[in-house]
Amino acid sequence: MAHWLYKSEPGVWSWDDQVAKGEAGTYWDGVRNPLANKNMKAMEVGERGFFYHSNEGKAVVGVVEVVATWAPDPNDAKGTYGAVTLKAVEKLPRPVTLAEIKADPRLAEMVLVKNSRLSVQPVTDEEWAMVRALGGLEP
DNA sequence: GCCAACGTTGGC
DNA sequence: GCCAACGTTGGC
Repeated sequence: MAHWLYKSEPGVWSWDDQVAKGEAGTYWDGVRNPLANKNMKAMEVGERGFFYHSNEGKAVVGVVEVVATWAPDPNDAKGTYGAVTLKAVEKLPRPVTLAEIKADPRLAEMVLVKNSRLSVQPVTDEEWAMVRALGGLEP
C-alpha cells in the first residue's frame, strides 16, 4: 500500500480540527495543483499518510487514513479538481520536525525536502517507517 | 517580512 | 505552443 503526506497550515486546518471530525473524516478540498490532484486520484481506501503542519510548527504531527476515494469538488466548475476524504488515526507521541527530516541523510530524498511546495505528496515505504520511528510510533 | 521556487496565465 | 510575467507557497 502506498503512503502519502498531506500539508496543512494549522491556522487554517490543524491536526486538532482533523481529530475533532472523528470517524467521518474530512473532505480534503481546496487543492488546486495538478500533481497533488493526481496523487489523490491514485489513492485507495485504507491507505495511510502523514499529517504535516506547514508554516507554524513545520512538523509531521499525526497519521490519517483514506476513508473515501477521490471525488470531484463541487466548487470546481470544471470538475477537474477533487479530493479524498481523510480521518485521523493516530497522533505522533512526538512530532517530527522538518529540521530533523532535513538533518537525516536517509530522508534527504523525501518530496517534502525536494519539492517543499507540493501539498499532497507520496512517501516511500522506507521513509514511512523512518518517520514513524522518529515520531515514536510502532512500525 | 523577505525571497526563492514553482505553477499558472496570457500575449504573441 | 512558447515563454515572460506574475502570483502564491512556504521556509527562513
